[in-house]
Amino acid sequence: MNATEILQHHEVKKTAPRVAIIQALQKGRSPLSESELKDDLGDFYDRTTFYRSMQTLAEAGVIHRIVVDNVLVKYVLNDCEHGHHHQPDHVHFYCQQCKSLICMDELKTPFYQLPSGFKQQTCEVIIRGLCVKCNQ
Amino acid sequence: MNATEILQHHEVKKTAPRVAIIQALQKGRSPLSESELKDDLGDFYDRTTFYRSMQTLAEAGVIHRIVVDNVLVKYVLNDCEHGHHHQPDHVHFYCQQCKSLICMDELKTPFYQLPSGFKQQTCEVIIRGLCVKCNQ
DNA sequence: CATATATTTGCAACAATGTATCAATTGATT
DNA sequence: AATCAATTGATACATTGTTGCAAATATATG
Repeated sequence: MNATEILQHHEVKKTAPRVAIIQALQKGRSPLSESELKDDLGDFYDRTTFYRSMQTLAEAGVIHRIVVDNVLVKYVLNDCEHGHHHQPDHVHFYCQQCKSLICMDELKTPFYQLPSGFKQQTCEVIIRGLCVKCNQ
Repeated sequence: MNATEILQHHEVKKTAPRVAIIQALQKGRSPLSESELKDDLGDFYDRTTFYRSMQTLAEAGVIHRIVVDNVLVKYVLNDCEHGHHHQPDHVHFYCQQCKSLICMDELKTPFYQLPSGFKQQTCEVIIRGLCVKCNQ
C-alpha cells in the first residue's frame, strides 16, 4: 500500500507533507522520532506543519504515537494491510542503551478489571531494558 | 515519616529544596507535575535545582517519576513505610478529562516472556480513560 | 565548635519540543 | 476552470529539560 492509497483509505486529504511523512515512515519500518524523520525529509517542511500532520494522521489512525520518555516521542505507521488497529494492543520494548523502540506484536496488552466507576479507553505498556544487540 | 527521616533513610543529603519538595509531595498525596509543585513551593527555588533534585530523589528511590504524555510528567513519593519498591510494580490510571493520575496499587504490572536475548529492566502500564468523577 | 572538602545550589545561557495566530497556498468538488 | 474549505508555512511564544560555573551549604574531622 503506497502513501496515496493509505491516505485515501483513511479519508485524509493527500498533501505533499503527509505523503513525505508516510514514505519516510515506510522506509524506516520502525518507530522514528521527529529528528530522525526530519533528517529523512530534509529541512523542507517546517515543524508546525510536521506536528499538525502527525496529529491529523494519528487521529485518522494512519500512524501511532508512542511516548517513551518525555522528550522522546516516536511515530510508527499502523499496519493497514491486516486491518486497522487504531488503538494498538501490543507491547512496546524500549532499549535503554541504543534508544530504539521495538513493537512486540506477539505480546498483547493485559486486561484489567478497574474499580467501578472508571472507564478505560486505552492501555499502554512499555517494557524497558536491553535489546538483543545491546544485551551482549 | 517526615522529610528528614526519608532523606536519612535513603542516604541522601538533607537540603532545603529536597525537604520542601518532599513536603509538597506529602501534602498532595497524588502524583504532581512540576507546575503543580511550583505553585506549592512558591517561586523560591529555580528550575535547575528542581530538576536536579528530582533526579537525585528518583535515583535514590525516594520518588517515582511517571511520564503520561510528553509535556506531562508527574512525580509521586514512594511509600517508604511498606518497604521501598523503587521499581514500581503497579498500574497508573490517567484521566483524559481532568488530567489527574491515579496509582492503581491493587493492579500489578504483568509479566511477559520476552523473546530470547532481550533483558527486561522495568515495565510500565498506563491506562487512559475517565476517572470516577469525570465518568458521569 | 571551627574548619576543610565535597556536594549542592542558583544563575545564565542554551536546546528541544510543542502551540497559537494568520495570511497565503493548495486540494477536492462542482 | 472556478470555488471554497482545508492545509501550509512563517513568526512568535510557552514549556520542558540540560550545561557550565561560581557561590553557598552540608557533613565529617580535628
